Amino acid sequence: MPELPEVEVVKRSLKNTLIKLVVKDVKVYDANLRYKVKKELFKQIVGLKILRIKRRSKYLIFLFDKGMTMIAHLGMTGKFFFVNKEKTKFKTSFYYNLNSKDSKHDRVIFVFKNNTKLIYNDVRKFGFLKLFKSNEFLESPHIKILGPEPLESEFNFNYFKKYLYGKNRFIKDLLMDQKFVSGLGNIYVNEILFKSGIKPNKRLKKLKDFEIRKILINIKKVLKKAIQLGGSSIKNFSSSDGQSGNFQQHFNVYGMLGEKCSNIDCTNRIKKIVISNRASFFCSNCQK
DNA sequence: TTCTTTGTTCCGGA
DNA sequence: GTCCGGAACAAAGA
Repeated sequence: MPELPEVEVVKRSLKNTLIKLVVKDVKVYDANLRYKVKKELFKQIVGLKILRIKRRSKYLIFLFDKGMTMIAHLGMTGKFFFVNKEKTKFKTSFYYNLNSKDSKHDRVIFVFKNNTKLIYNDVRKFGFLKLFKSNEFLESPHIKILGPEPLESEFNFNYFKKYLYGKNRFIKDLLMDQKFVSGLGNIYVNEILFKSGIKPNKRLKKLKDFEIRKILINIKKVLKKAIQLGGSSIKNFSSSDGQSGNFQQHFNVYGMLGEKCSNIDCTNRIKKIVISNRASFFCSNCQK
């Protein structure tokens, strides 16, 4: 599932290919994404040039001429494909093998003046594309409520400590709360807590300062590593049919119910509990 | 048919 | 009012 690192990787990959391209047409094959994709509205970007592509949390932000802005959220299964002049399809995220079945889920296609294309493909349609004028996107609830970026320096011990005051939630809930820190999802939070040796259902009031520091360090470490890995996997991923460059994702705990704990000196097996309706995997021996 | 998946939002209880 | 967490929702595949 696309969390911050995946979206960052997609952004880097799109940036190089899309900057300066001028939109010739927007084809809406299925308007029923999370929010309705209104064809008339999207016609407004025809003739506009893509100036910049940014990321905020798990959102991709496309900045066009004349202040038009498009926010994209990939939901669970959203992905972008770029089709170049040679009609080779490039995948911009490494989650799924690209095969002929994929085009069934092409929802919106942006055609550019030089006849290259950007395809938004989404199997489960939980993602969305939204258009804004000028800087209105900053005021949209999606962006406005977001807490600091986890890799920025403002997300630090003092911020963390201050935020905890008067709260006693589970640590896992806090880390997934986008108002506290933006961009973390279920998978990475599971991994971060495993690396930090803290159980997901630990109460905030029981967190020691050294544990907060450990969590902070591991958030930054895990995200950076994931971005690096994603980056390197994208480089290999240039085939048009997904035959090469398959990147096998490796998790220490996520989805590892019943497997042996990956810490060498531990013989425990990974458990699964549900917190706030989310699957939480952990080792009861290594995480306290 | 039912269960699972996720991010987000809503709502009721404390 | 605030905090907390369960439930609902979106869609589709197994």
